[in-house]
Amino acid sequence: MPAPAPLTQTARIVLGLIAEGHATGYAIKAEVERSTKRYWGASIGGIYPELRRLTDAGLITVRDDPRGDSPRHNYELTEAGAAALRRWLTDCENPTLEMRDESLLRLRFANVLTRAERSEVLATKRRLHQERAAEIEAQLSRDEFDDRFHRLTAEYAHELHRWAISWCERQAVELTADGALAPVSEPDAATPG
Amino acid sequence: MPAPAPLTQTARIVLGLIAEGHATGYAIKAEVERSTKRYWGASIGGIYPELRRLTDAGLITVRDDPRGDSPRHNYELTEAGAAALRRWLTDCENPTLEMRDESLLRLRFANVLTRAERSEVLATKRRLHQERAAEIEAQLSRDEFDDRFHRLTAEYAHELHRWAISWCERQAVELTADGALAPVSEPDAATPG
DNA sequence: GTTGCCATGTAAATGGTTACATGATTGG
DNA sequence: CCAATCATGTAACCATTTACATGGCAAC
Repeated sequence: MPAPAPLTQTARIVLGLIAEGHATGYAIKAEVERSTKRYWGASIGGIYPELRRLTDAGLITVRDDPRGDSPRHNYELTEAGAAALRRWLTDCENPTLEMRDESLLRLRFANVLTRAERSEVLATKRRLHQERAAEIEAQLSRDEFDDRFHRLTAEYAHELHRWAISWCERQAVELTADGALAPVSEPDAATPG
Repeated sequence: MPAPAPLTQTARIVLGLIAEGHATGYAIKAEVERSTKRYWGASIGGIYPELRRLTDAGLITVRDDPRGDSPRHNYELTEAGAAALRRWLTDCENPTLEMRDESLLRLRFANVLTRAERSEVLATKRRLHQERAAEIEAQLSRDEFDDRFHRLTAEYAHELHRWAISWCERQAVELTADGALAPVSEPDAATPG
């Protein structure tokens, strides 16, 4: 048999969430929004076509389950689908690990800013992590995470944001110390025309 | 005048790196590979067209600076470019913060795995963070980061990976305790056909 | 009866990555 | 002379996002 094509990014999460019991495209999207988008996103426009592809590939099956007049499709893993999921979970040697952290990028270029602006960049970063942490805290306190590993990843994200907040606070102290003890020369930007 | 289009992702890093003195497309790409890709990626195929667009938009200027027969373009910020950079650095209210962490996604679905496999998923995640941390350590010990804020972001990434390593180690203990104290029922997957 | 949610799906546009294609310079 | 690095650029492909389009059902 031909080597099975590696699962696309969207296929990875669709397969996993179907295994968790999220049976419709809509439910998968809702679950992504509620929790996985923190570490693995997918958009509605990609999910429906992927469901079709996975069905054609024999990794999932559909059962029609209309609500009155409106169509509804319930998806389940086939044996091949369960095997593909397990293969990905166990055979993946170099998992993807990418970040798009605009607040860090801005901090990197902060040498063109004034001291006050630098502090603001840092404060914005801190606020962002606080918001994200608060969301997760609310979900945890509502006991939204039934599954052990599901909860574990939420706690990971929560602790990660808490760590980032404390990092920002430590750096804020250093930036302030700058002003008090060792004034740096202001960049051109400090004196606009 | 019309509201200036917000900078594309590639434009943000190109503008910032030109401000830092990376004058050619090649140099920008090299710097991305060496350091920024840890929090903000860009690919060579996107950089050259972006340099063209930014030139057309009047945010940067080119000076031809051939090396012998082969062409070389030196880019510099115009005043408008410096202003656009500053505007992005200071006006950005909701900075992008996205992650693609496949190791976390795998951990989330780990309930379909055996105990041994779960430990392996966690160990793979730990190894990944160790590799990334080691890279940054090597760069820091070689004193590769001249600029203060440039070094700061490298240290951020380094500490972040160290935090993740310690998280993995703590969880590994819990997973092991599972086996010793409170054996969980093995999933179907433990007894393949 | 109307608002909001459940539910499905498509089409166009965007944006980015990969591969390709080329060639000069530098150092061993 | 050969390999590595510097340097530029294009084209095809891919994947994802956004907007559009539709309509039933449930609750107030």
